[in-house]
Amino acid sequence: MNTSELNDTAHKILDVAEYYTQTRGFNAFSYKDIQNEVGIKTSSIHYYFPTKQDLAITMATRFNERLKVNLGELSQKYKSAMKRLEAFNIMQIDIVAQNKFCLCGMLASDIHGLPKLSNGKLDQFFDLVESWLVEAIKLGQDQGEINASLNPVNVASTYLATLEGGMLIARAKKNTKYLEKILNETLLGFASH
Amino acid sequence: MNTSELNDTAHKILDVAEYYTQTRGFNAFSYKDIQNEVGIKTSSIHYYFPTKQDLAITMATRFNERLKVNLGELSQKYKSAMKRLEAFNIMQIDIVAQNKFCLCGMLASDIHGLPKLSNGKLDQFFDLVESWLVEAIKLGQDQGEINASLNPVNVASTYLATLEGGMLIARAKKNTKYLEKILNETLLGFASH
DNA sequence: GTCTATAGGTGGATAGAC
DNA sequence: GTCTATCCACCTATAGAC
Repeated sequence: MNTSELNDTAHKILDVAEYYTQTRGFNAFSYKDIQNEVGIKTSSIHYYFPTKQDLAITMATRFNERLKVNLGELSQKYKSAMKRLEAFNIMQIDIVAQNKFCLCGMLASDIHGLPKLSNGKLDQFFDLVESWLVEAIKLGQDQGEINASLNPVNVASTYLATLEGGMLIARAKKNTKYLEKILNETLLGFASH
Repeated sequence: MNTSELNDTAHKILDVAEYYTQTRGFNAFSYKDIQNEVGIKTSSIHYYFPTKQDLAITMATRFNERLKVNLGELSQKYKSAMKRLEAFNIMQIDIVAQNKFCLCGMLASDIHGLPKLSNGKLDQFFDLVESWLVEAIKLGQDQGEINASLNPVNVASTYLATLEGGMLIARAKKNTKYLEKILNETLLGFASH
């Protein structure tokens, strides 16, 4: 599946759904909320997305597509591994600064009501970020910026967990600095000494 | 507020609410679900908890009370900091093994719909765990088990974030080992060398 | 594709008898 | 304290006209 074939209206619907999912949660907004934002009747939304689960799947698909592009751009832009990871951190901190949580993290917490989503899109998201982190860490080790004794895969999965948990707690505490501090501390721990 | 004065029925209601919150999410169960499990009509549940937010607050209060006791017992039982933290890890892994997520982590993800809960119970939970971790880490440093150069407060907050995120991802992946690996790796990183 | 209209269900919550 | 009965708002989803 590829979301590039969807038309403007479908994308507008997805934009609103994505925003509400990240700020409130997938079960905390309705087709009526989308109707109010997009200016289209709920019945027309069903034309594009027959069920709300279909909406969730397409939303996650588009999110992963865009993430892949964004991470690729970060890799292109920053040739220093540490600078690259710093930019990644800033990207995540910015999400919390907007009172949002990770889209897939939010969907993961609602996973019970989204059986069709469980095996696939969420794993894809986590794997995507993890492998990007692995690549950055390996690069940093080659460059001598990152401690060569660290296991890149282990570090990456732990880092991802720290990120998700840090976002969750920072959002609960309404304190962006909490995440900022944790992520910076973690990065510092990677440095070779 | 203290939940020790609540009667059996109130506790049964809280038991079911707690179970559903950890497995499904707070907005993914209804008073009718409780009715079916406890064998009491929904109107009677309202007698104990006038609104669902009241239920959330009491549930979080009781959870924090019990957590305080449980963590205190761990401290009593394990005089080695590393053994203590290992026991803590096992406790958390067991939660995910039951297809559950951290109660307060779940409530945190639903925080938008729980304004009365936001300032108070969740912070209390995170602070409780964090300060318990700080104490354990300091003990480990005194005992020489844990790297003395680590900042206990920084390490504790990062550890908490890793725990929450690890639980979230492990649950999404339906893979308890994911959390187990991350937590063990993190503990190893604490060791003095 | 978008609309009106509505079905069919479920949600939290309340009134009042016992 | 627990019940029956009920309200009303909201939800997802569908039928069918345009």
